[in-house]
Amino acid sequence: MTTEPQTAAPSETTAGSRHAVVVPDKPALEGLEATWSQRWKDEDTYAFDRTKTREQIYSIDTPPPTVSGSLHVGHVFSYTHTDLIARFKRMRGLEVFYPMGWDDNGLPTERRVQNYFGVRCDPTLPYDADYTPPEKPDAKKQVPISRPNFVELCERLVEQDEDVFESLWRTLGLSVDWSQHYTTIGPKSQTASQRAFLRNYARGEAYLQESPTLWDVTFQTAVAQAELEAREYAGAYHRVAFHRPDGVPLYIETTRPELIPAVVALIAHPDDERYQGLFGTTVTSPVFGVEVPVMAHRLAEPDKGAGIAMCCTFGDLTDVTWWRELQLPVRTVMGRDGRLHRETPEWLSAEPAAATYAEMAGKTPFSAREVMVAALQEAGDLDGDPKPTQRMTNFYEKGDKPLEIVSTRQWYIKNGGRDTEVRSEMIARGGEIAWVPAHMKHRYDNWVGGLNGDWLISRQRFFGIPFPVWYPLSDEGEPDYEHPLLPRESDLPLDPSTTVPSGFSEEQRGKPGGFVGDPDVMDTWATSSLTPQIAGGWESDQDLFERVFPMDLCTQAHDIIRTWLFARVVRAHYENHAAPWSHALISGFILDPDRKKMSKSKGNAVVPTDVLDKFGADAVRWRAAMARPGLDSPFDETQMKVGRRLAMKVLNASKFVLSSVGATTITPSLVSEPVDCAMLAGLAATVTRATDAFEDYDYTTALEVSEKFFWEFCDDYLELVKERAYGGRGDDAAASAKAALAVALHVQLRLLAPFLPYVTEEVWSWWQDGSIHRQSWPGAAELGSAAAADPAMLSAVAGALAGIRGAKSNAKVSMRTELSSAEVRGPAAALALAERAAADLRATGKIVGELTFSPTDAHDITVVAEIAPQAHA
RNA sequence: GGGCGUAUAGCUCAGCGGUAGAGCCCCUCCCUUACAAGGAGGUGGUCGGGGGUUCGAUCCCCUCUGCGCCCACCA
Repeated sequence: MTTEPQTAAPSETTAGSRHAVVVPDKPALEGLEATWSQRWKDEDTYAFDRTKTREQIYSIDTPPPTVSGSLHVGHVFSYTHTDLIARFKRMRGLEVFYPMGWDDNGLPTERRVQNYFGVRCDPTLPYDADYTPPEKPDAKKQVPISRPNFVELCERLVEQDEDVFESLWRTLGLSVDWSQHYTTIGPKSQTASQRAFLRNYARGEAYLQESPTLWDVTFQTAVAQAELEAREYAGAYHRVAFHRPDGVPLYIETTRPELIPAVVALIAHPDDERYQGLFGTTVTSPVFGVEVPVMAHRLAEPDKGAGIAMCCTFGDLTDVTWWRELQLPVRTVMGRDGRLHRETPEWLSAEPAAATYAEMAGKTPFSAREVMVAALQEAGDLDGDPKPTQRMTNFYEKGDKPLEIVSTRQWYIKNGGRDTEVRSEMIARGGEIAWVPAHMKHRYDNWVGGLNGDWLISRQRFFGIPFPVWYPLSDEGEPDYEHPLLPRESDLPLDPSTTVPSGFSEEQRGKPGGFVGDPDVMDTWATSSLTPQIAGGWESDQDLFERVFPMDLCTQAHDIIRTWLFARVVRAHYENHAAPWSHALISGFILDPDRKKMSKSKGNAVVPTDVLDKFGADAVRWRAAMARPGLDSPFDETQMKVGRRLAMKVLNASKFVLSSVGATTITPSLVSEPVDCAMLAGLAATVTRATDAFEDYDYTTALEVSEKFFWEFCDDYLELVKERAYGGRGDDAAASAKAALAVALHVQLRLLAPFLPYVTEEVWSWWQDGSIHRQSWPGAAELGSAAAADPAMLSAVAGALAGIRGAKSNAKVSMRTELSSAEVRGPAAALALAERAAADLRATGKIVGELTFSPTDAHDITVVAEIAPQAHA
């Protein structure tokens, strides 16, 4: 083994191994993503071995991103968090089941297709096999096309989008097994969704019901509670007189006077003194003269408005409660298109009501309100001017008009919203999950506890998974919703609009005595609620399913606890009688520098490809790892530079270590010098701390301790042993240093591998066989007996070294300036440790004269040094 | 209004019963053959306010205030 300093040229040795050490001249970060992501793909580095048993497997349920949307760095960070755990668990010896899905089903895709191709779906049109979309899409004049044509375009576009997404995830270095991938519109998902639905129905967990439903008038579909968003909305209070039989006016206040034609009662609190005498009597509505009862209900709030409310069918969810509990009639005037019914309702058929209604018919709420206000003023039933107000109103999260409440027939899955027993079962399932951070469970409990209805899963849309259901038609042609016709599970997936129920023929479709397919599709969440089952091969690959389910980990951000997380608990509870995973790791948000949530619509989103190109995947991953679970974190580009510097440092320090070591063998037994032992002892403590933190899903601490050690290793230890490793103090001392360097690098690369998969793989390839990502996670035991030393020695020596550097820095001289003398002062115990490395300190500090150690009462180590006179030359 | 979180250096965050820490920023110095997209050294804080427990509180308890998120809030 040579003791001569290595040249800067690539060094090679075959000592002790088949693998030569080949260090590039100028290591660089550029190109590592392309090189290694391709290699991982070619070599199936992250392939899942399905022969392993459940105990040997670690399975992960990760959110299928909406491919028709756009990703920002927040998504990238959250997916990186999952990958950190995946890589750690894999190195810990577990076989990691880490599939990726794409959410391509549903409204976001429809909207993207409409804009991208300039088309819209008209289900009444026939299929055109030769259809080609317009060359120049015009978003304002969308071409109507048939539902099958529309679905074809959706499928075409999501395929493109999915390639882009996969490429991004590969660049980011996610260690996904891509052979396990799924899409939420794909046949596997269709089958699972339809099968699970049929079973829910068979067990009574899914049901069809006609009832008042939150309705988006733009998309003309029902919306679930979980998709609501309350927003500020401008309105005005109108003080309106109803009329008592004795002619005395009874004033109510309303922000929706256009719903006066739909009034069914006036309601006040049962204890409200002002209205005691009126309960049980009737009043007539202004303008229309419809007689309605005055009733009492606890939900009426005496200090709100006039203290007595107008109950319409339906203005808000309280109206629905009143209507249900007080058994009021239905007087609907609002249509599904968000306009008042064009036909005059029968309860308004008498004049003068009919004439006023005729003016409102077919109008939007806004226009109808103007008509109504004018009519009220004319009748003298509007007291004063409307008073403007800002109120919170429910919107569909993707919509821009307030939701209306429309009575429609919809499919529901029981989720505890109407049943306290089911609710407590769901809460109990939540309690079976280990939440990281623990307080995220409160959000779950809070949401489940506040449910006010079952889960509405049907949508009146086109690109989604159909309900596998037909309804028999009576002799009058009316569907019998009570007795749906169901397929066999073996016939799934199917579309009831193109397939025929058993015992019927296609000619009977839509005919009296025949059948009709359910026209609706399932909401996306009704499919993504089954991702553990879809990815895990439920009922399609039972052998796989038993090896991966229930899963070990679910990762996601906190905004979808109420939707995705809860929905999966509901499904697994019914279908598998289990929580779908044992752990839930919840990421925070990445905020913009003003601490506002990053989102495309706000225009403050940072595009991930930009930062990946600029800083490299390792740097972006480093930054992601610095965001602890559950904590929101403001995005600051300058922080990426720190990660990039670390990645670069790994390359350069490794290059230096390997060119010194020149061998591939790991022999801790050769480590004998005290400072080398102390360094390994410090590393052993670091390994233990990083491992413990990672096991607790605290990847940030795992990174921090490893990174801190690495920088000290570079700044202090490498500098300290540089001369000795080159042979400055003889072969044995050099051998100790080289062995310690090799061991330390071997361990540290693996500690950093989950965070910096590219540079660690690159360095690994310089001197070791195989992928670092298939190596075992380091343990303190592999550092040998040398690591039993006192790690305090290294910090004492580092303190002395810092003192020497400080002296030179204060004297404003170069670090390689020679010192004619140096006196190290400080606590006796620390000096005793530092003194054991006197020779290394002397070499590193270029101390040509006397080096002395003088114990003092001070807490810190300081150095008084004298610059050698000739050094200035 | 309910719930949860958070408040530490200009910024981003650790620490959480025993004399305040890191990185970034800033200042000074050094082109030392691993690294100038470097390296070394340094400046900088009565740990949100007020009470309490304790020999001792940034840390525990109470309370107030600010900020963030979720939920509720359409009369």
